[in-house]
Amino acid sequence: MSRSPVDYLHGTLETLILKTLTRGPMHGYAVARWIEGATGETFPVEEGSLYPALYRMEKKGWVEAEWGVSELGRRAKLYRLTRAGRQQLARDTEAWQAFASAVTRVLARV
Amino acid sequence: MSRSPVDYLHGTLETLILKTLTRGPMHGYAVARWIEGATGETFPVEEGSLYPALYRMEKKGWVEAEWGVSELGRRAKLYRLTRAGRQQLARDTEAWQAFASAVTRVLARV
DNA sequence: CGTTGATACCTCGATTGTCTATATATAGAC
DNA sequence: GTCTATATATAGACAATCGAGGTATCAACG
Repeated sequence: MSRSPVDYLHGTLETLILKTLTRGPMHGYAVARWIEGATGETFPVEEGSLYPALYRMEKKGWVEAEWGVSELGRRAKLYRLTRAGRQQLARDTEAWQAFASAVTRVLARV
Repeated sequence: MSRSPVDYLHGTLETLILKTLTRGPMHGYAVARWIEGATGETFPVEEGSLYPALYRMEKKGWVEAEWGVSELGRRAKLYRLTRAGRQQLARDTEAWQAFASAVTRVLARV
């Protein structure tokens, strides 16, 4: 669906969230910490970006939320990947690879 | 200088422009067409993004502009990379590699 | 016992870059 | 004469991020 750079670019956080949730249902805070860890702190996830992103994704039907309990026994909203979300992840991943490799190729050019 | 995702993301066009100008002085229109060609049309460069980007970069001292003539004999504003622009490109390239490889690595994870 | 820090969610306003659309102007092709 | 490509410029709308603030719970520390 995405055609312009801004779509790849601005969508990166959403794509990483989708990817994170393939590991199983998770609450927002855990998703953020996991992304940061997995990218070696290269991709900090601010809460002011995280929660709006999760709402957008819920509205688009990519994730479903349910109140539950975190690993530490706290009240937490658990997000689960939907079928549509899984399909979106496949499309996003392909689009990202094309975009990133194109940019990388140009920058690597001598 | 860039620390947050939005800096890598929004800076991509500027980085590609810097890279393009290492090939020698060029006018904006040619820069746009070159980026599109070099990325295999993966990265379309709209004029509404291009010219504002060039002005930002001129203001930041990364490029210098001078009115001249295009290859086709038309009036054109020729942009030239400055020393600061070259240094910025080096930083940007490094930052991009770190960012892109981190995202790619996470998405490739099984 | 009070405070700090981590966990966990939420939201507002400002910022910023891109996009679409529009405008101008020239030159060559048909 | 009109269309297409070249070439620059700008205005307004849009969208995602960021920074900063707020709420609440709980464990650890002194």
